Amino acid sequence: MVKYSQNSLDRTFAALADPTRRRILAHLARGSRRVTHLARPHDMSLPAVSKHLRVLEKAGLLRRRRYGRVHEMELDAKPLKQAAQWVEEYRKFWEGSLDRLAAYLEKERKTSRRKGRK
Amino acid sequence: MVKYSQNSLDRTFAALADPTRRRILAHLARGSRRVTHLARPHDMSLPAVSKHLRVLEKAGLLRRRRYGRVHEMELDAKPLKQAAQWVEEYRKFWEGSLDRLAAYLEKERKTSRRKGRK
DNA sequence: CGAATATTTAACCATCTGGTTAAATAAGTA
DNA sequence: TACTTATTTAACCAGATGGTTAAATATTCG
Repeated sequence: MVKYSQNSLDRTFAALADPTRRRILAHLARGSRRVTHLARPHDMSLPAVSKHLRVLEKAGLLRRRRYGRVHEMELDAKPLKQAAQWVEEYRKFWEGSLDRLAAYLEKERKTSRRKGRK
Repeated sequence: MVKYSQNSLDRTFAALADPTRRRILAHLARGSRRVTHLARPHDMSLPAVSKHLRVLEKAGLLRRRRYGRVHEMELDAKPLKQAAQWVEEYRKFWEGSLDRLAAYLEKERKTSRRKGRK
């Protein structure tokens, strides 16, 4: 089962799928930077947070610099741009303009086939 | 290790993290609907596609209706709205206005501490 | 130097994921 | 009824994920 998650969009969305990581990003956006600070509000061990940080780093969502023993994280939201663009392609669908078309097709299908169940 | 992925945002992002599923959504947006049709372009077994469809369904990204033996899928992009909103919160960061602040803080830190290594 | 602090690495574990093949279920068709 | 078509379910598997604790690695401080 080879699976590298080559695609950067894969990694971005996967990184965002975890609530802890989304919270970490939110903290980063507000300026929190050191691992210990980022870890504090999360009810889990430091190594667990460290792993999350690596996932975010690999996804390109944060950059890390070492200053002595302290690692300082910096949010890098650039990968989110691509994600936003991908999602935006579906805007017209959730905005409802196509719901009407869907409803129409739906009705059409029902009347032409007469076989629906439950 | 309990982990239900309760949060709908979790499920949405997780669903989007797989390229096969993103491709399925793209096909759905263009009107393809039956399982067999959706499966055709993907180099994998029908059960595999069936599983992907279930993931999308659980994430609320598609609705399914049965007409006889045929299952017809319909894109439902509504969950993407929430995802888009989440991502948009970070727009100002990738737009660069905060890159300058980050650069400033960065420089400041360097000059005050004088300890950076590689 | 020795102790304390910041963080990662290692080893381990349970569950999830994404695929497979084989069989089951359901419905249309000859 | 028997065959074919559409799709799911079941059982299985390898590798990824998200957590743990214990130990290692750096760095700072007294």
